[in-house]
Amino acid sequence: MSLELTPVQTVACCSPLSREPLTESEAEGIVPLLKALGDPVRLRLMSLVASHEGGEACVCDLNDAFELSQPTISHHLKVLHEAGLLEREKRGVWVYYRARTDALSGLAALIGGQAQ
Amino acid sequence: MSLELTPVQTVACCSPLSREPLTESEAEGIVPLLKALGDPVRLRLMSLVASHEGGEACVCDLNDAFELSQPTISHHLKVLHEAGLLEREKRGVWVYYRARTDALSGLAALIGGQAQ
DNA sequence: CTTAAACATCGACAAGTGTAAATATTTACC
DNA sequence: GGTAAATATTTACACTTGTCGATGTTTAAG
Repeated sequence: MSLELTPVQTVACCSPLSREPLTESEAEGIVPLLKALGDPVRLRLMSLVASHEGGEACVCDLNDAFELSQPTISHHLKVLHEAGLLEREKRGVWVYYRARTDALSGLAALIGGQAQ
Repeated sequence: MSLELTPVQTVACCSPLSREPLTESEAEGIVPLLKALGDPVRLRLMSLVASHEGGEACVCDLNDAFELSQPTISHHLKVLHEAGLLEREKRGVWVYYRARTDALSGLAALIGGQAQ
């Protein structure tokens, strides 16, 4: 995940996406984030964790929010974690996931600059 | 007239994604955009069009930027168009695509608010 | 009217993905 | 140690998706 912006780029007219064509390697660094969020269950999981009090949520809470099997939720959480969008912390028997808001805002800054 | 704060304003701190859990229907409205951008070729196509002078690009230019067949590029442009990320205009034999920067910034605002 | 060029659509196939059942692993508690 | 609970992993399978070749459609030029 190379979402680094130099000061020069930061003050330019718009988002990196609209400023100049992304290279192949740049695109391949960003795509995993978009793919991870491009599933309704994972997008809702991300939102559930990010909006949860304390900024974190236990897997046990997340399982109950969907009519899906526990392994399926576990799989989606793994995808989000490996994309760098969720942090994972084990406390006792429970596992807590925390949203990487820096990754979210970085991704937003990359795609969302207004034109000119 | 006094300025009252609605409950929404009171809790408003960040992006919709991080403010409260997305509903299933909300997620299914956003996912097509993320899926459309979640492919390296389409992300680069989007960037190519958005960063092109005049804000638009001819398909003929886009074809030359990839070592992919013309039908494949046409397919990807259709996906981006149907997601609402690209406008399509035919002029003579040529077809020009234009980036929907409003859609991009809207998506960015949805996912990218910083915490607190 | 014929031809060529630009772009889209169709059909097919390999690769990727979401899902669940079964099983494994880790931790707490008796 | 034994047992139960919380999560993860494995395996398998149906479904989706990216790609290309072949073909269709539209427009301009001769």
